[in-house]
Amino acid sequence: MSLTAKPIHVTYAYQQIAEEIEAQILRGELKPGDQLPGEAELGALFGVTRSTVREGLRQLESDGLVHRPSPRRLEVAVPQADQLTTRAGRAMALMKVTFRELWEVTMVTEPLATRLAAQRASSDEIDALQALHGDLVGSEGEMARTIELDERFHSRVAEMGHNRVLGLAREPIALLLFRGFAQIAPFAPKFYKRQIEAHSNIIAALRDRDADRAEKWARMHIEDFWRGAQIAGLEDEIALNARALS
Amino acid sequence: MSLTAKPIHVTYAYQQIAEEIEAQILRGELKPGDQLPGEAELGALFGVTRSTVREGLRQLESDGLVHRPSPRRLEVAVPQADQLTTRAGRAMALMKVTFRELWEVTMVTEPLATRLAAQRASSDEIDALQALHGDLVGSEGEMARTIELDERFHSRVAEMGHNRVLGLAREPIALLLFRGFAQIAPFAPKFYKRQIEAHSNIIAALRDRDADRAEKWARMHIEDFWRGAQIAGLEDEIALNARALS
DNA sequence: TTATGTCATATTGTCAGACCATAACGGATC
DNA sequence: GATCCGTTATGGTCTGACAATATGACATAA
Repeated sequence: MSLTAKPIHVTYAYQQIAEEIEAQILRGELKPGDQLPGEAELGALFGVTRSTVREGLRQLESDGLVHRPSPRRLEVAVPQADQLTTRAGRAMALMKVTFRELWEVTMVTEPLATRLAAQRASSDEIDALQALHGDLVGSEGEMARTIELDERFHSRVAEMGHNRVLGLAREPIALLLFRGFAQIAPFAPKFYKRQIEAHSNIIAALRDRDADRAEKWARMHIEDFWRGAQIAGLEDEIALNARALS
Repeated sequence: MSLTAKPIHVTYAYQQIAEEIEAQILRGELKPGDQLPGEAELGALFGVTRSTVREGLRQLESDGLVHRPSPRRLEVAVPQADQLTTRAGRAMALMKVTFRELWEVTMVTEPLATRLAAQRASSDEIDALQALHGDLVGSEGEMARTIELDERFHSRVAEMGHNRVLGLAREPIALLLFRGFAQIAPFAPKFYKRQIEAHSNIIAALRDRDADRAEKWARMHIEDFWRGAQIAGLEDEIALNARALS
């Protein structure tokens, strides 16, 4: 009756090649920066044609495990954060996640990021953040630029928390969420000013190394965003049409 | 002097194909489930050889934008969560993230997940969780199984929060962190029992729809994990050798 | 009618070999 | 040592081909 079907899965040559190389990378036998042999040689090593090798390589490339600094040079890479961000962002867009989902998570990530930043940021980093904030202040009216700078402000804060896991996790989410600003601004004219104010207070708290206060302001900032979203009626709207991802 | 260098980037034929198809998917012109033409036909459409098409397709495949339910059928897919989990997990492993980084994030994600679950889980879902917990209780001594069940317990709770963004973000992190259990257990014999206790309390809180209590227990549970990690001296250890990722 | 079996066809995975542009390397020159 | 230059080999692309097999149409059996 209950026959446990375990679907057999054929593994094609090009997959095996990709897997084999991947395994060697994960096992540490190939370290980031190492250069791989040419396609012809790889073909000889695995006993397959160059075309087959190439298909495998294409896969590894788009996995971010290898990359080509120049067409002739194929080396092992450590996956770049922005690649993952793109993938995750695309996935969330295609899944049609709602602003509520994004916001709920952001509501914990940004305060955490800000708290960590207060504990760990160097004064140089804080200065740089301040400069960025200056640009943001000067961008009133230019929606696209405002959004970009806001995104960068929050990313920067997260970086200053020196937690790469948090950076990786929050980036795609923040990116999608903060883009909603464009839809909120028309409904909430005062929103821009409150944003500036919140950022200022965050910077001040960072300067004072006051983690609690920094966290609190971050939380209020994100809560504020939500109020804006509510006014604009975005709560259960889909975050954005996937095409908007560059 | 400050000439703004705009690095031209050649785009190869296979990339253009991948990009073009990707764009059509993101633009919604191709919807998940839609079937794509055969390789030969695609080649004709783009004015390019089949080999070239194939390389482009390999990339889209590993991006999760298209997939083959059967070798002959190529259709548009919505990226699967587990694919992203794998990529992110690999990336974090290769970045050599520490337990501290993982824990700091988990410290906010799991309580949130649990709180949301308390608000949104159906009783059926809670029953299923209870069953899973039962298995966990019965797995004492079998380290690998205990870890797997613990991971699944937390994933399940997250699912019950019905927030896909949170699910996506926390999964790879939790996966890496909870594996540390194997390194902790030998140092903290009572740890296993406390884990069981915490899970029980979480389930009870979920049943009562008591979001605060659920969240509190989740937080304590993760804090507890950290104490274990400290005893085992893992705080700034690298989470795990990448090879351990299946 | 529905289910099973048969068969032709089209498509995929893989291979072999070839072409051209150019990146990389080594040597020559300054 | 730095710059120029020519050779070479490698990557991107193409053509053409072959075997295995999934698919769909058709025929037959229950």
